[in-house]
Amino acid sequence: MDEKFNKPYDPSETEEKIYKKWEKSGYFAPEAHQPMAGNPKPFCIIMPPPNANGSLHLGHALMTTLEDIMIRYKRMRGFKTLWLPGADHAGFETQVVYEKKLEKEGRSRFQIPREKLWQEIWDFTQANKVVMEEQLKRLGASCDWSRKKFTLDKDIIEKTQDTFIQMHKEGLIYRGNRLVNWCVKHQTGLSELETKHEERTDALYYIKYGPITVATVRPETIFGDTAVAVNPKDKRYKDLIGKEIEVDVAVGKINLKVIADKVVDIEFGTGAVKVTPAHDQTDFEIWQRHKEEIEGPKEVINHLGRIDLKNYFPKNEVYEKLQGLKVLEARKVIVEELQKKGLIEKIDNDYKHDVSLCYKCSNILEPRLMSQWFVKMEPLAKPAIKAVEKGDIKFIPTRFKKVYFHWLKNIRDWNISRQIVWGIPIPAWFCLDEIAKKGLLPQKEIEPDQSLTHWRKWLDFSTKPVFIGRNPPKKCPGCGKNDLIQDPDVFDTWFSSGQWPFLTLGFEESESPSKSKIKSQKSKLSDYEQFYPTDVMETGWDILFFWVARMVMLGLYKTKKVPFKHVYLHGLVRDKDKQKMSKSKGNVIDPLGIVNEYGADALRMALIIGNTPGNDLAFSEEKVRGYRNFANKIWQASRFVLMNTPRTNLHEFNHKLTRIKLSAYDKKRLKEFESLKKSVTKEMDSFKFYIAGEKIYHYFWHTFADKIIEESKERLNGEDAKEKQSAQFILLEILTGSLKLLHPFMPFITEEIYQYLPGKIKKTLMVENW
RNA sequence: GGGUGCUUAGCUCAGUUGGUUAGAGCGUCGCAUUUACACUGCGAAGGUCAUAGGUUCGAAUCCUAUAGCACCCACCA
Repeated sequence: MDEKFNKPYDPSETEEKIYKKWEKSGYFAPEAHQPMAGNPKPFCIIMPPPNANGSLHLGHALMTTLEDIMIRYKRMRGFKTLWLPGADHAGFETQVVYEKKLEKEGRSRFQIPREKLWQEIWDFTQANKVVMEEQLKRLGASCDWSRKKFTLDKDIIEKTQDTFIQMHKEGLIYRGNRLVNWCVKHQTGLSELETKHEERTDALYYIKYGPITVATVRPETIFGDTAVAVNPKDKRYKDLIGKEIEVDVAVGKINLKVIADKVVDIEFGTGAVKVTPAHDQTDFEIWQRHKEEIEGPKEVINHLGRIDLKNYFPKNEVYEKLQGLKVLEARKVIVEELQKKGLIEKIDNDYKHDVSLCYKCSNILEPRLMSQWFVKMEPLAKPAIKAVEKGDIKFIPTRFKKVYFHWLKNIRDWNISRQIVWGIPIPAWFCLDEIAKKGLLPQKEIEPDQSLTHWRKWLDFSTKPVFIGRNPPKKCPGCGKNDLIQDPDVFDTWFSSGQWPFLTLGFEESESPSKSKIKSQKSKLSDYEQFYPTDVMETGWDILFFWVARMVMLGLYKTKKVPFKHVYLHGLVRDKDKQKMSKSKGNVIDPLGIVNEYGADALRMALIIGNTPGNDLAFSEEKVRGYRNFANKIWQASRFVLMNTPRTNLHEFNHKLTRIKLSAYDKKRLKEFESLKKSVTKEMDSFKFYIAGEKIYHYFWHTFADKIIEESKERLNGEDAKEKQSAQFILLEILTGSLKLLHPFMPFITEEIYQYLPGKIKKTLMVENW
């Protein structure tokens, strides 16, 4: 027996060696593994690609463990398994991370030319990717590295753009002038999902608008007012509806029409609301309903969140005070000015309401009118709802179905334009001449204090793309002589990751059902043909809308098939007091630190046991320590078995046993193990890894080690040769069987011990028969 | 304002379609032992299953209401 069994189990000297052995075996790739005879069934998981902007956290470790368990289990069951790894460029997220880095260096992204910034972030993500891959390996991920994908691989970019082009052609994508959630800090618009809401207490100002008093929390937007709205049923204002009123807004006077709209709540405030279509979502919608009657949006707050009156008011004393002020400063000033004129009727300082914030920087979002690309969601949502209703996609746990339905049934169009450089370029082209005519020619050199926003400024509401496609003609197809310029915006990162399953598997447009049939008869099947739809999408519930729902919609749209059959949603990994881990709280646990100290197997068990799908997990180092102890228990029990069994193989053993009879006790023990195996298999098949793992743990420690081994001692040392042999047989048999059951959970230690077993049949435990 | 969960031992959580005495891990307490393993063994204490009703021969489990907690969604200025 090897010397090392005399010491406690040491993961650090085992794990790296074992991972190399696996990699060398080639068994991570589906085709290398030669499972049972016949036609093996495919089993495929596409790994949610981690963001290539940092290192892995415990959430990633959980994801990796869950998926690795499924993959290893299915591999041992003889399935042709593919676990496809990848990394996500994570557009906005990464740009935010990189901007923080720039800030520390005293630089700003607004002063770096696009191409250079792109290159810098590219290098940054490439470096992170290498680190992340190493981390995944340390966790034992048995994924097929030969197939790894990055969301900015050439084919992914092109196919993502093709989807856009196709959707545009079919009217599912349109360019709209709409109010977008604009983050003043990050200088980009965001989708609904990228906003968060928070309750704030602010002042509600009652301002006299001629004969009417309106209530508002944003007096600084009054310069952009184009109407006053009341409820059609409100008797108080009945006579004023349709009339124009003169309103003093301190910088000057404006005329506003009083209109009737059903959204106005009679009970709230004075029942009259100022309408500012350029800076408020509700008001924008009111304007859309009253386009004929009232003026459109007047932008009086610019992209930097500062007051800009130059288009609407003449310069005067108040103008000078306000011009260029940030929103909150402007609010104070305008209130003062209005008070001077006696136009503030009252102020309610205790008004509680929700504000929309940037989910990254928590700054208040400024709704801003912009020309952006939108995806029409309703036609995509309907099939996505149906697929789940029909049961083509099953949720684990099932309750997320309801959440999914609710979101899809109330879905809004999706803004997929982002004003950042880090992303997939939008294949839309504009005529340079048209832009030149507006005096807005894009500048290659960026002047100080002129941002990338300036760079895209020429893209105003009236500019229409003249060509949509990947390969634009040399000259504008409209005028025939001028150059084209590409849309400076990039896609929302989820637009590409929403297509991840079929993109990574190499879906080709030409793969119509009839063609692929002919093809499959002749040549090797493509990954897409073999593995799509994939079997399980395992990810966190927090990206159910961001990602899962969009994958379903885009997958159905492009391939006419669901992208996966099961959605397994795990929860958040929290600290031992159930607090969210965050850098500011200082309670972040680095998975690699845990692996270094206790081993990957112990970490994996700590993440799996007691962790039910959809629920958050309380993670503690004590828990890991417990499973580190368990690893040693396995080690020691194996040592005992190896010490007490001859170095022959199981076949020989079996052969002998045809002549010796197993004792009744041993038969009973084997039967007991068989029933454990059955029940564990059942739990594995129903995604209850937390139960499966616990059952094996409990059996191994408290039945195999505490009872079977203890009770074997006497017989092993006794005179009765048959009893001895019978005892040896079941020890080896149950140990081998247990290692198999444990392997998906604790792959390293089980593989290491397997290599010393006399009964070893396969080259690695990884491909043993379950 | 709408929705989804949760409430079971000191802590973290299981508990499948309602069916004997409600389980596990960690923790606590007692005892043992140089043993394959102290990263150990044996044993013990500890729960009126949030509360109040209801259905049932039988409820932690199903129904209703209440309370507390967590989260998600939402254009009342």
